[in-house]
Parts: sequence; structure tokens; C-alpha cells
Amino acid sequence: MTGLRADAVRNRKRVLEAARATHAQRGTALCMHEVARQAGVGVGTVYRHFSSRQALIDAIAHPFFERGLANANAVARTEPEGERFTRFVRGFAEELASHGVPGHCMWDAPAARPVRTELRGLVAGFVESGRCAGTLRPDLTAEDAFALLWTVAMLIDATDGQNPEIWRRHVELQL
Amino acid sequence: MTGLRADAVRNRKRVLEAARATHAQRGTALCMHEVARQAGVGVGTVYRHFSSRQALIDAIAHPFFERGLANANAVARTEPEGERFTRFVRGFAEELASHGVPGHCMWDAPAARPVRTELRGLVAGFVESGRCAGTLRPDLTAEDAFALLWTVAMLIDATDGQNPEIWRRHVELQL
DNA sequence: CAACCAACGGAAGCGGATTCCGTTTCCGTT
DNA sequence: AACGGAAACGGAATCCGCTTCCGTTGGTTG
Repeated sequence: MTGLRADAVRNRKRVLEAARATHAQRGTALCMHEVARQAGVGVGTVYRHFSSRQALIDAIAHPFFERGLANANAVARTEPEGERFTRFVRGFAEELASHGVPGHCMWDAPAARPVRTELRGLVAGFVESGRCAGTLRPDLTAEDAFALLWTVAMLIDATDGQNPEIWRRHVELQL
Repeated sequence: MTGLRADAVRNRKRVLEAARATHAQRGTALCMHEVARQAGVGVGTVYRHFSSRQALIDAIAHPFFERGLANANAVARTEPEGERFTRFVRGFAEELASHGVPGHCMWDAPAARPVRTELRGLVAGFVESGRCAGTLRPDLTAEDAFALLWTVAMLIDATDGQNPEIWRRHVELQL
């Protein structure tokens, strides 16, 4: 019982689907009326469920964050200490590229706040492990690591998934 | 003789000045009417001289590119081979940060095309020198170097000149 | 089944870029 | 010096997308 009326639940789902579809072809340039039309609802309805364009985009990106977090946890559990950071970064980059999520959402989306915090903790752990294991330079901070993730995300955004060469090399050079 | 009428020359200059002023306080969020008002001309005039908002921003960024190029040339002339690339990157970053130019202009602006090409050549040279001198890893390509410059620019943009710590560390880590 | 209120739809409002065209200003010519 | 046409100008009008508002609809509950 979410407290939402049945039709509201249905519409919310439709809007999200339409948004994903539109986002898949228009990217972040999706437009609210278009989404509404495709969902078969009025714009007002889109706005009741997602308070702004950005909020909608954030919502689209959300499952991606979840997955990123799950990955990080898996890495923390299964990878050897020295490899955690590098494996995580690679996985993160691949996922980002194949998913077409605008990288900046990751850092801006209020919705992603808790995920981000948790991720930050995990990454800090990876960095620490890597330093101890001697596979990462000893002066690398968690901040640096996050900045690195950020640049990777931006690079992927910018090349729009095309040209995997460029960002793959960037990732490898860094590591 | 530019072929431009005297008033056109005068107005173009005024518009550019107003645009710089507005850009200085509003950043890339500058608005065409505001610029027009401040220049004491109509919006139509702004558009005759700069075909779009983006074109205007590019124009503002132009002197910065020129300076970057001049710097690169200076570096090529005066710095020891092994230091060229790192010195250039540092200078470039500092300039970018203090000038408040949106980094992406550097890469997108059609106006910056020739500058970009020339810069690319110079940077390729720096990379080559650095590799020969043994101060850069031997597998670093000119492409990589450009990607690196790009990420630095983006990082600076993102922190908006604030937080020099972050990007300075990023630069140093890379080098 | 009636009454209430959550949800809906989409027209209207708004802000900012861009266009259009009637008016004004320059400048080479006579 | 004054004429005529090309070059520039100004700014109202248009376009476009996000967001708000409010009258209507139709689930839900007693």
C-alpha cells in the first residue's frame, strides 16, 4: 500500500517507460510534452510524479546508480585488495557507456545522494586497499579517485558512447 | 578596410564588450537581450554580428585560445624537451581557471578550429619530446594528451574555478 | 450510491533565443 | 552638397520548452 491511487501507480509507470524510451533516442534533450504524449497522459501528470525535467532524468538514471552500487559491493566482496579499485573503475565505465546515462547525473542528482555517499565510502575503501597492497600510488586520496571517476564519466558523455577507444585508454592510463 | 560600415564596426565592438562584461558576472548563462541592452543596441544587431548565443560565447573565448596558442609556442621555444608537456598543461589549466572560459568552447567552437589544429600539432610535439627525453611514458599518444587536456578543462569548468585543489591535484597526478 | 478528494489534462503563463521587416544611417557617386 | 541604394539597425513578434494552475474526472470509502 503506497497510499497512491491505482491509476496514479499505473500512470507513473507509463511515464517512466515513455521517459526511458524518449531518453534512449533523444538523450538528455528529451522534452516533457513528448514524454507525456508517448505515455498517453497530460503534462500535468508528468509533473505530479516528477517535479521537474531534471527530476525525471534523475529517475531514469536511478537504476543505473543502484547497479553501480551493487557492483561496488560485489567488488568489495570478491576481488583481491590490490585489484578492487581498478576493477571497479573499469566496470563503472563500461556500464556508464553502455547505459547512456548522462554522467553528470551521477554527481548532481539529489535522488542519487545516498547512493553517492555510500559509493564514496566504498571507493575510499578501495583506494585504501590498493595503497596498502602497493598497487596504487601511496599519495592517492579518495577525493582524487572520485575526481578520476568524474573525468571518466564526462569523457564518456562527451563521446556519447562512440569512440570507446578514447575513454578506455584514458582509464587504463590512469590506472 | 574591412568592408564593414563604420557604425557596424563600432557596434560590434560594443557588443563584444558588453558580452564580456555580462559573461564575467553571469558566466555562460548570459542572455542576449541583456547583452544588447548593455551594449546599447537592439537584439537584432547582436544577431547580425554573432549568429547565435553560442557563437557569441565562442567569440568571447577566442582571445583565450590565442593566448593558449602563444603559450604553447613559447613553451616550444624556451622549455627543455622533457618539461614541455607538463609546463604547458599547467599553464593551460591556470589560464583556463583564471579566465573563466567554459572549457568545452575550446573543443566545440567552430571559431577555434584553426587554433585547435595548430595546438594539436604543438601538443603532439610536446608529447614526442617528452617521450624521447624519458619524462613521459613511452606509450602516451597525442590523442591521450588531448583527452587529458579535455578532462582538466572539464574539471575546472565543473568546479567553476572554485576548489583549485581538486583540479591542481588531478593535473599533478596525471603528470 | 453518494460524497470526497486524489489525480488528471491541457490551456495558459513564462522566460529566453531567434527571426523578420519597416526604418534609419552610411557612403560612393554625381 | 544632396541623392540613392546598400548596409545596418531596432525591437516587436514568433517560437519553443518548461512549469503552473485550475476546472474536471473518476477511484475509493463508508
